[in-house]
Amino acid sequence: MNLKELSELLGLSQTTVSRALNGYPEVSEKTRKKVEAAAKQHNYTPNTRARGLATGRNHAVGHVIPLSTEHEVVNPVFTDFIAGASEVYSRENYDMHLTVVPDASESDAYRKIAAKGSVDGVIVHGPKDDDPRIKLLREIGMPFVVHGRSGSTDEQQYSWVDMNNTRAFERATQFLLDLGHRRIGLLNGLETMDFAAKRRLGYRAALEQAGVPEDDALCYSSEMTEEYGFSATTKMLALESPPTALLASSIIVGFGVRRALDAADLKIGKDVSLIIHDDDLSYLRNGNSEPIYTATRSSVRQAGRICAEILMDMIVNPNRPAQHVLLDAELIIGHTTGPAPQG
Amino acid sequence: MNLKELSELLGLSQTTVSRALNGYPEVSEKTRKKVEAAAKQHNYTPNTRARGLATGRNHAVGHVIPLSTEHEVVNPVFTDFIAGASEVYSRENYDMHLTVVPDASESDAYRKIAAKGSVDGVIVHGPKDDDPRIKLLREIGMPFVVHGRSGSTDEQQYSWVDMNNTRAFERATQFLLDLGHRRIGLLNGLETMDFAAKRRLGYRAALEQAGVPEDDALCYSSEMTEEYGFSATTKMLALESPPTALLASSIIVGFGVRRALDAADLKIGKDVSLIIHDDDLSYLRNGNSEPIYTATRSSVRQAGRICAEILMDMIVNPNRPAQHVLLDAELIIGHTTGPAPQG
DNA sequence: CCAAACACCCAAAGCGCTTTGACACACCGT
DNA sequence: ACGGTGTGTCAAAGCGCTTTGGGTGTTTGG
Repeated sequence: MNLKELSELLGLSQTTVSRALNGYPEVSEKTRKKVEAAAKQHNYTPNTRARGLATGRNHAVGHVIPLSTEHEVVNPVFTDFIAGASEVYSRENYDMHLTVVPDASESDAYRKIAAKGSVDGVIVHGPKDDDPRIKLLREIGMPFVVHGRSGSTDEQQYSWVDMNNTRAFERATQFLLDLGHRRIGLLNGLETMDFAAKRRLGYRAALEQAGVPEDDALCYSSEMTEEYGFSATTKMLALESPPTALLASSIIVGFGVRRALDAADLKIGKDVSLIIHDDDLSYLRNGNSEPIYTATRSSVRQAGRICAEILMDMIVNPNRPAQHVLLDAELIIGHTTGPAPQG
Repeated sequence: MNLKELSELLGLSQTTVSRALNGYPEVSEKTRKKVEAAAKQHNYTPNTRARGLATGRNHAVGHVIPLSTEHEVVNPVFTDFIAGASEVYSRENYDMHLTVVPDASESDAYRKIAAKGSVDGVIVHGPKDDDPRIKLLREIGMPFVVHGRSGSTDEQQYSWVDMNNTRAFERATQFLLDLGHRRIGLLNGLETMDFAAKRRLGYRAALEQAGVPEDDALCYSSEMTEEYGFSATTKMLALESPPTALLASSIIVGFGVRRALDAADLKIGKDVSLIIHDDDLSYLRNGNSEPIYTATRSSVRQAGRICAEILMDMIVNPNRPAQHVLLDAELIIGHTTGPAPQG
């Protein structure tokens, strides 16, 4: 069923039917009702392509998700981010396009997306320090919002939604220091990523403030897998003076830490304390009523919602100034932290 | 840069430029080269909407991913499935559209997608027994392939890519029986889902063949979260005669099992054996060189690739008969299984 | 009672592309 | 010299929609 058929069926012109459906005031309530009823009955929905061509607007946004070429890994936070974003897209009747690209060629990917002209805006995932994509997108003039920030790039120049990574890891480290821990291991994400770099900064700041020297043997940086949590922990436990506390960048890494402690017959929360960062993923909840792991928590799904909302707004309202949202993580106390063992 | 501008720039007609770019034989090699060079130089890519309108083909496929309304959960296997599918989409220059819908309204979602006409085919995720969507899609005449199968619906009638869930869980159960286990707990996924129903069947078949009665107190079915693994295991351990082995439907559930055993001071692989199903997710690898958990393994990423390939084929080649791929899971031996403890 | 105002509705143009049907031009053999 | 055969190119139609710029009838104010 297309517009022409529907209008013939109603004995009206295409113009009138289109206007009725799009809420223009020039059409009487009576005909509008009639048209809407017929549209529903015949399951008419305007053809996206045609509408896009005519209006120049697509009612669609793109997500470009980077696939780590090195590790062939795609971050599980995307599912929840996307679930959050989808909520607002479906409310606003927008479509979502997904492109997975090996990060090397990402700039090209954006350029191509722009040229194809099938989306009204994009969300940028996984920004690095001084990320070229944000320059590129501004150049092209495509609305975009970044999930996270891009280190040295001027933050006022683009819209972003980020979690306060520095603050979160500073607080977590401080918390461990307050419990008497002095040897605190960091199982960070890839520090080429902005979020991980910022977490490192927070960790460092807290140590410095407490006058505890940073020890490279306690600082790891990698793709955040379970295996990584296991192997990094195992290595640290083998040190002459092993850590009494660990800071892990995700719950999955935390699972690996648990397994390593388990294997070493160390009791978590007693022999070794652990704080994770908890993205509050639906499939990887950190406990239901009561938290399992002590954690810095910030919902990535919520971030997805906010990103999408800002993007929608930018599309409708192109010359509004850039918007910035900095979400604060909460520190929640679970069963994996305790005072530093005496020794 | 659009076709008109490019053709004017070259002093050629739009027809010729279009034909040159689309590989038609009516244009000389010399002009083709010239046109292609200019297109590259000016970063010209045909506008998707316009091309779609003109050809009736979109070079796009849709994924409708169900969001469990009850649990507000979206399955992490999607990231890897999508990563796999994307490989073939980007190779074939197809776009991918994503729609997340609460499962209640899913039928509507498909109908709407069809009416909007922006994709050439769809992939159906998370089929249930006698799933109405497959009837609907056949009715509409939209090419589709199902990831999984839909129980009682005639399997010849539609294309699908599935893992042999029954066989996998039958083998796993058998393996545990062979090790002497008689009390084997099952931590299944939601048995309204076809994959989980089939796994239950396999479990049952193996028990039956060994003459071991099935015990409802050892069979759980739920959304596959870590918390579920923990709580179900904890409950089972409190039984008068607790299980000596467990079968968990995903690695995440397995993490929860580990935590519960840990809390009960039971050694995994010694006091209690565990086999998981391993979807071989990139972020949740079951060990690198050596498997951690004993598992039935089948790569969901590979399934994504195959689904996408079949769908592409169906789009190009609409009246080829339905295709079916049944992937066999391999049973890999890790460190979480051992002989049943005497007692 | 007439002009102005209003409420509804319509025909046609245009979005950027592909594709049909035709045309111009060379080149060949006879 | 002339029809025939390719080869390379083009103008124009059409995909399904929105939107511009009228048009027609019906009220209303002076």
